[in-house]
Amino acid sequence: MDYLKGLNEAQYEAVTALEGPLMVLAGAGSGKTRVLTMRIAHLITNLVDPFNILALTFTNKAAKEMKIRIAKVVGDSEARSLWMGTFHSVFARILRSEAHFLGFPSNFTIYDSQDSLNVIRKVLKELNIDADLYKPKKVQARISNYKNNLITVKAYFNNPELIEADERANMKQIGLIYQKYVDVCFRNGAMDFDDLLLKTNELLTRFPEILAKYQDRFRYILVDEYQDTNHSQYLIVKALASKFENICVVGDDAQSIYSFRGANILNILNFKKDYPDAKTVSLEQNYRSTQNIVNAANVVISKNVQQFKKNVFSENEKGEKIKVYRSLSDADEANFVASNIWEMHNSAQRKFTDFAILYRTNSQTRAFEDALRRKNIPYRVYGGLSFYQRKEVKDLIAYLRLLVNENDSEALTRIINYPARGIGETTQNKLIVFADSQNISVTQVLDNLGFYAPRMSLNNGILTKLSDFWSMIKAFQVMLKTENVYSVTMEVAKRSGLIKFLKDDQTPEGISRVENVQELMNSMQGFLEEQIQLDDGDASLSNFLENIALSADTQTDKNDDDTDKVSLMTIHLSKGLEFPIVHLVGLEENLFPSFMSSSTREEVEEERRLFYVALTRAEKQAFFTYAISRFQWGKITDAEPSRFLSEVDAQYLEFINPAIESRFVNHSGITSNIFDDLPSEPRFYKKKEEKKTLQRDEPVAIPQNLKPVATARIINPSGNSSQDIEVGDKVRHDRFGVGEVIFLDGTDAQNIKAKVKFQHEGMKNLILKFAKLTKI
DNA sequence: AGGCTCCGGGTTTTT
DNA sequence: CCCGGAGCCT
Repeated sequence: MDYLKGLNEAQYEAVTALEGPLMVLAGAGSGKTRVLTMRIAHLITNLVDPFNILALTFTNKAAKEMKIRIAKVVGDSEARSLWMGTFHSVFARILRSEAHFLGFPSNFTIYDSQDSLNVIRKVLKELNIDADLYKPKKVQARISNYKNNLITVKAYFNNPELIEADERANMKQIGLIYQKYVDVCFRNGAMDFDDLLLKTNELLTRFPEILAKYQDRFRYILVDEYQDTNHSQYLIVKALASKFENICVVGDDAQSIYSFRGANILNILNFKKDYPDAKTVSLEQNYRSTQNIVNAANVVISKNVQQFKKNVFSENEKGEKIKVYRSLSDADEANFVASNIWEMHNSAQRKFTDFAILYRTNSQTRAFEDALRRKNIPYRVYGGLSFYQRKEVKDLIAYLRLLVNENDSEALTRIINYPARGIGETTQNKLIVFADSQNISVTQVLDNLGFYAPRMSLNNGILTKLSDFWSMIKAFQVMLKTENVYSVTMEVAKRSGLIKFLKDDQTPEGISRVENVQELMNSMQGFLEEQIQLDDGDASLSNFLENIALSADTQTDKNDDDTDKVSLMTIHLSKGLEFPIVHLVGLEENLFPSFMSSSTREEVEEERRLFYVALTRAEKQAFFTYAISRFQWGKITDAEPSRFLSEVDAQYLEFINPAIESRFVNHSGITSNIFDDLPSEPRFYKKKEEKKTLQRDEPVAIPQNLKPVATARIINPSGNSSQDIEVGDKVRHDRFGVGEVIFLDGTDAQNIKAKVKFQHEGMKNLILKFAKLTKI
């Protein structure tokens, strides 16, 4: 039992206490994944059939990671027969085989958020409800919330409190929308993400024999990131575990970062109540990070009121202080990070894979991509707009979805006239109205077109088009019975006209769309090969679709994984990962913490936990950056440093902006690469002419947090000649005309910012390298 | 029918 | 900035 060696006392106990309920409180970097992995290995060594083990994770990334690690210990074949995956994927799989109990087809479609939003929009339209009052996103969030708390439509209407609450919120039609939404999904044979959990609950409560079957099957249950379970997930786990109570949950309340999607931190806080006999093990030694990093993270998280007492410590080297860089703009920030990585790569012999850039929102990626690309630093962006969410990919997938489940009207409307084949809106509306009037589905109408056509006032031309379209779909379906998914998809792409349509567009975007479709074909081929190799592989189209519906992270580029690249991702995605050197960027109020989550204490605490997660990803070194102005939402916005920065005790920090004077010393050295990066057009003045909300005589206030600069160097728009300007100088700007320099500020020469009061345009904040001012 | 442009609105995190 | 929708032109 080699694998037990090298575990500390607490870890050993967590790994070897196989029977009965167990809660492992695992601080960041305390070897949580290791414990889970070893525990599973230990179970198998102790002759538990892998078939009886269920391991649940939150993200595909975590599941994948753990699968690999377990396979290393117990071998591939053993690893393969245990059930491990995200809640959603595991229960989707169970629902497939039991769907008929719930009246769903086993080939039900899984709607992603986008699909479900589309359905909500349609429902609103159909019910004639003003989408301005009922913002689809808001409606969606509310419905999701109900589902995650097991409030079905029926339960909703039986609960006066809920109805009242919605009335008070001016949302009294929510119930109706909810009902209609559920109806449409049912008719379409579709489940959304929340349904996968809700319906599982329904299955387990309504059918005791099914519950018994899975209880017997999953004798040992492990749940990772238990602090992130929502009520629905909690109940499933509880139901499944109630027979044997061999349940091991692992989590860290300090890392609960998913309450926005219903995660309930009480699930972990109350574990002892649910299982009074439960053992608790705390893993407090952090093996990942330096003392400095662990201590800094601890100081910040201690500001949270709601938490377990824990003492996470590190016995690693003390380590360097966290370096803080204050930048002038998002571009400046990105350049700093890129240069920093480049430098450390060269001088400190760091591989690019040692670096991660972590940010709060996906929209922050672009600046970093630009900066890294310019320096030829290889990188990989995780998450973001999933490959499978791209329009051209979704279009092709819609065809495939329709083949598998022809009741999927979302898929049908998406492609019935795409590429254009003369079945326009008018015709589609006729079909829908007629189908509704006959109380049948559009699919049924299409199936019996000859029979219904006379009653629909469609001309012969349209009729032919409709029947051509539908026989094409039917032909694909027939093909699916004998041919593999890859060839069918190829045929679909060709015969539907999709490929040709995309290829006709020779713009760069068009070409990339074709490539994306090609990439989808590749990933399908990969899927096919993989499934064929497995003993119990399932190479069906339906399985393929399920896989992609439940995988947000796009692992499409498979030969990509072993190359040396910098990782870019949101903090949420980074959970569970570790990197020698972490850049945590965009540390500004309203960005992190997000302006959406700064109003209540609970919200800020979750943001703080997010900060904690981010910082504890770092092994050796962390960098914090923030910008004092940021190009956001189409314009430049001022920003203040994040409160979290000031919450980190200064003893752990080192501010590394060059002193103001020193930047003039090496001025010439820097200039060479500063202006190379200039966009040909100053991007933030585009199309800003009309909306003038300028206060012409705004009092001149010097921002308190800025350090004034005496002079700065500008480049004349005409050419390369440069001149110094200082406060009080009169300057001319291409668009804004003549003005007076009120204030100069900057930390490094490439990003001096100026406040200029223009005669007609009022006060403007300009970044000199973009503004192209002339001194007059 | 279909393609285009203009306009307005919304911008967090993931399954 | 990015999206989707409405309305206009072909």
